[in-house]
Amino acid sequence: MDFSIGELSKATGVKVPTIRYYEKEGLIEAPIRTEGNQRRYQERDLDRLRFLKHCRDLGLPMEAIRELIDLSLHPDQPCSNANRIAADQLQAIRARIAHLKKLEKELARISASCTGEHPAADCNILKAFGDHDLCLSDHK
Amino acid sequence: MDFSIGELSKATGVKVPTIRYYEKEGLIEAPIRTEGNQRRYQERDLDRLRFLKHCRDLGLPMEAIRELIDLSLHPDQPCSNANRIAADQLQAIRARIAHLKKLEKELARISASCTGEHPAADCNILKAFGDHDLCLSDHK
DNA sequence: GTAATCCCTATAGCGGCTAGAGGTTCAAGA
DNA sequence: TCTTGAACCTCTAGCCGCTATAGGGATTAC
Ligand SMILES: [Zn+2]
Ligand SMILES: [Zn+2]
Ligand SMILES: [Zn+2]
Ligand SMILES: [Zn+2]
Repeated sequence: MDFSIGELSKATGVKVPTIRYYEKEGLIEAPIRTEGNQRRYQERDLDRLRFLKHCRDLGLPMEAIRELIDLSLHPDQPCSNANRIAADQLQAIRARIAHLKKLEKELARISASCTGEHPAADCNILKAFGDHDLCLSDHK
Repeated sequence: MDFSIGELSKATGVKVPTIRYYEKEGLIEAPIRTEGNQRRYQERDLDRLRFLKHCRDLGLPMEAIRELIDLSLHPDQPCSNANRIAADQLQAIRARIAHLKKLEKELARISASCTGEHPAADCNILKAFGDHDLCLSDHK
């Protein structure tokens, strides 16, 4: 019927201290308590936490998740905010990929420039790490 | 001849508080001071900070940079550590790219699933954010 | 001499948790 | 019914790599 925090944790994959942290941050509602002050959750808390977890797994920042939760609590409002949040997140992810690809190129070059078998004084890797002029791109 | 911390900052693109933070962390050496207790840097500090900055721009964690600095201070040691650090970082970057690409796919799908022009109750984006079963991959 | 601009230390905060200390409650087995 | 031991509670501090104050002192250009 109702879950302890540990059961909720197992059901969602969210760690117990993290669940308490989300409660403190107002991202999930404070559940009812037993006489001994332990939390007891209902089905809807499970739904909410799964939603939250999935959003986190998609890389959304807490602030965006907060807005999405607000929106789902007001189902008659237009969904334009959800649309914007998804688009923003997609753009942010693409920007990060682009950046990391630049790093990948440079690091592949640097890593291949030495086999790791001579004194540090002559090491091309150390030289490459120290001198951005040897790089092919700006990588930020 | 010697630089103030602000001049060092301008020359390297590292912000003034960040330079002080690096000093506190032992990543750069504490420079000499004026009679009025202000830091004055030399050419070699500039080199060191540039090295550090470039490593950070390549995404290396501080711990790895610490090892690289140690290594460059012992130029007769073998460079195998530098080699390992570069390879590890390359691998880490590739893993992050792979992960982000999964997110990109899911978010592109989610973002395209709604134009943002109806009530939240019917919004496919909100549904997709709430239900991982609709996803195409595991994205962790 | 004075004003503008730098510089100093120290502390707290960011995001998003995670770990620990020190104590209480619950549930299953004897 | 009692006992154990796992799970729970609150509170605080720590993680990374900075960044942003606050409240002062030093330097420099005019
Ligand atoms: Zn080498
Ligand atoms: Zn570079
Ligand atoms: Zn919609
Ligand atoms: Zn998913």
